Amino acid sequence: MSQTIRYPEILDLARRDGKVTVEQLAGHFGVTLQTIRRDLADLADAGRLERVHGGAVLPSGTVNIGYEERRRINAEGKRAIARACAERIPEDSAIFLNIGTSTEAVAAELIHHRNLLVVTNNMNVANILAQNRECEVVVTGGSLRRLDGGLIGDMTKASIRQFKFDIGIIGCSAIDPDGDILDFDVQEVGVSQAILDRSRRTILVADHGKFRRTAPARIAPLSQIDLLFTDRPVGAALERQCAEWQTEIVVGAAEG
Amino acid sequence: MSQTIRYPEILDLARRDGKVTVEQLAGHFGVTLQTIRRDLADLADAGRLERVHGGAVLPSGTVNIGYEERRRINAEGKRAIARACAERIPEDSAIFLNIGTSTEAVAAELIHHRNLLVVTNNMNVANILAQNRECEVVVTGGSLRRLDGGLIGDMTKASIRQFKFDIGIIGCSAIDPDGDILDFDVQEVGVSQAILDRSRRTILVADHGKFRRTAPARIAPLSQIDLLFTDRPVGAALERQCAEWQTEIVVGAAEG
DNA sequence: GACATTATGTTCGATTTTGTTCGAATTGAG
DNA sequence: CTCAATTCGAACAAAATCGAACATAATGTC
Repeated sequence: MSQTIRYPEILDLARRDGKVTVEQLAGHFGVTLQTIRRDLADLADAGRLERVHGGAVLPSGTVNIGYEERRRINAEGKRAIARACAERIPEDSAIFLNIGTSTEAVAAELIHHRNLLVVTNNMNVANILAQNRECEVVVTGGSLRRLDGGLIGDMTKASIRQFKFDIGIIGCSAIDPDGDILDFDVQEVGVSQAILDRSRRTILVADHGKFRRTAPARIAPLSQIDLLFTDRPVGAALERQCAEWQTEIVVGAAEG
Repeated sequence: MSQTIRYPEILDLARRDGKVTVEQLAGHFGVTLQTIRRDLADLADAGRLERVHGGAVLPSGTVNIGYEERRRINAEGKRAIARACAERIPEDSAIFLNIGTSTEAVAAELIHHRNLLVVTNNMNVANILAQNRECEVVVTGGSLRRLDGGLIGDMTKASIRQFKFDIGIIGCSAIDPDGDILDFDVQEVGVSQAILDRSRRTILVADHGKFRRTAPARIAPLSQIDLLFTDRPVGAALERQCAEWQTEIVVGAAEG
């Protein structure tokens, strides 16, 4: 992409009005429609604007398409996991739910639990459990990550350290064959570790896709987990190791 | 689904009023009813709106009935106040927005401000400003109040004390004729006081209804406020006092 | 000044969006 | 329940917009 004197002004106009049209810009700068189209194409390529028919708008920010997509992936398996997990969560307990589509699924299954204290750093979880009147919801502080409504950073960790949970439920980005729990985001790793550290009982929710993926940051070994919920058998090797570590594996059954 | 320049504005209108009608939108954009129906169908497919006969509403789960009602009361006045207030907030500043429909209206008007750091204890404010990519959003910790998405309690106060804001913007439940700022909720009073304490410049947003009501808990005297935004003149007596306290009063004009 | 490079204008067929019409579905009143 | 009034969505035609290709002008380099 080359630079044009018009780019900054186009962005200014877009920010002012939320949108720009090809025609408006052509008139404004006294150039052809085609020239403006080229500008907008460049700006869209650079991710600064979002191209629409007739013009361009500010990038949609809020809901991340990728996230919605991710939520749809293996939604069935995630529900099965969440249902199994919710069954093991007694009423009258204090739990933590962190970021992730799987933990959100767990929240949805806790809608009818009574007298829970749920602490979360996930705005979506908070919104879901706001519907459960018999459940106190506490939100940790932190920087909002638009991507997925997660709250992260040092403030989050500090908030978590003020509690001691009966159960800490975390998700992850990937699980290594040797039993290491992995994540894409280093900041999130710190949060997950703080949760594990402050929980009497630890639960990991991870659908089978997580076992095929990999990620750069390490949260903890599976040996630190008391209960692993997933939707397909994890293979003999890992099962043996988990038995040794006293990590119970629960395979959720689809729709029951 | 293809993109249309109308989508963001439709969503804005929906968030502002809680609902949109096909006819209203067709008039607003100067297009056919059928075109709007296609837009709404797309937005509903994407899960951004929920289609109903005659229009569309915000997806269930995001709304709170009683609260939505309250938000509609004097929506015009609140918007006028918010617009005036947003104009006085410079870009590149660190601000706090607390609970209340008026502060939410301010958040909505800050959508196009750049390079803000906004700290809030209001989940709705966080959701609104998540749309502004050029704005960092930090959420304080605290207990979730279902009623209005507010985060309250000692955790909230502790979070706030970690900051120093350029501007602290608070709302209230009522304002006494003698200039005391009042609230219904004692816990919230503590939060508001913490905000005032940590702000270089303090703003109170309150529509005229607040001057006719009363409430049991006292946040602070108006003398601690630098700028009061409202939508109707407050009367000669209070004006004299405010002048003495160096509290500037700004009366927002409806629709400019 | 000659040449390469980049930005802009012009034309035109392809694509997308919008308007129009009409039968089916939904809603509210009696 | 029935009926009338809306509202809905499918289908097709009309209009607007798009992007590719090539010509032309501006700019920078040697």
